[in-house]
Amino acid sequence: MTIKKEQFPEHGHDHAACIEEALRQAESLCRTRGVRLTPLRRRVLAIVWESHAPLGAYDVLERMNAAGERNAPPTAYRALDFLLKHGLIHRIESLNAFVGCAMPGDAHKAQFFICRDCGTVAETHSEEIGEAIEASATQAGFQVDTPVVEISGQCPECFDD
Amino acid sequence: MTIKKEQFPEHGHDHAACIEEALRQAESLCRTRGVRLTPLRRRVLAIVWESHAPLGAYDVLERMNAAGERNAPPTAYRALDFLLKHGLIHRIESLNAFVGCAMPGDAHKAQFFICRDCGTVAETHSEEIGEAIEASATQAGFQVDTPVVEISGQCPECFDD
DNA sequence: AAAAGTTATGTTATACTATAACGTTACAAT
DNA sequence: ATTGTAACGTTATAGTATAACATAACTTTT
Repeated sequence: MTIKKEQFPEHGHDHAACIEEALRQAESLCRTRGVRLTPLRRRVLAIVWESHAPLGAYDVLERMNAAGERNAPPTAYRALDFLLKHGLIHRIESLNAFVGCAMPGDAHKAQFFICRDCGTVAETHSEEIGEAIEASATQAGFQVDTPVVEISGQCPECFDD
Repeated sequence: MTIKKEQFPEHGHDHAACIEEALRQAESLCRTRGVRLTPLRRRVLAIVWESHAPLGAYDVLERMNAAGERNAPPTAYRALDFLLKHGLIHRIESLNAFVGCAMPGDAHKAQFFICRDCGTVAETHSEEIGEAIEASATQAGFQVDTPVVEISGQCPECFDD
């Protein structure tokens, strides 16, 4: 994608390029892993990538059915589950919604910055946050498995306004 | 409560004392603020405090209705909303569930450690995590409003097993 | 190419989570 | 006692997610 890693997606960026790169990376990753990026899954991935704002499962479904198809919820959820499993999308717990993964393939623990105004989500991979969480966990005797870090606030462009 | 701050609740601790202290603190806080901890709200708070594992809204409702009452969902949600608003409980986004707040009254940005085995949640208030989040946000030009930090893993006692 | 096994998708029904909208009751302040 | 406000009751419905079972498509072996 045209979005530089660790930076907030600008409102005016070339998003078509984001989508294209995401799909290319997904195809490559699935080929490597020997799993099938079926037309349906590919389509769902493209839908999720329509913007940098997360989409709910039923929003995805609506777009799948925009042309008159009659896909049912499990069809959308299965494709989303596949994409999640292979790290091609993320689930934003605080929104019950899904967003494209900016760095598919890398095993990474991401943090998300969520703009309350424009809905855009930026993914970061801060060592510092990860380490602070580990330190705090160690102190509590806790073994970290899956950290969820979702930070709501205002993105640079919406804050300017 | 008997639980020391910043420590993981032990399985065998005196939980009745936790509940009592939570209710006492809630009453004091509501008196101070001039808001009403009605019997219903107090009861919901006690239900949420039944354990250190978060309860879903419908679990709360079920316990409210255990004796044959017929409270409807909005009744439970309203009480939960009140308790949330006054910082007497927290909502765990990744579980769609609610848990008692260990430090009501303090304005605080908490992090939660959630044991995947016993369900127990411990609340911490790590400066370090908060600062790491702020630092990462600053770098992205992002203005932090509400950070959600929910860490799934294993608590000390479940990890021993 | 046929058979058999596996993975993916279709379909129906239902469970779980949350709130809108409106009516009634209880409390608080004059 | 009256009036305004906050809390609660009630019905209906919106939004999120999965169970269970049927069919189709792809893969592998023969």
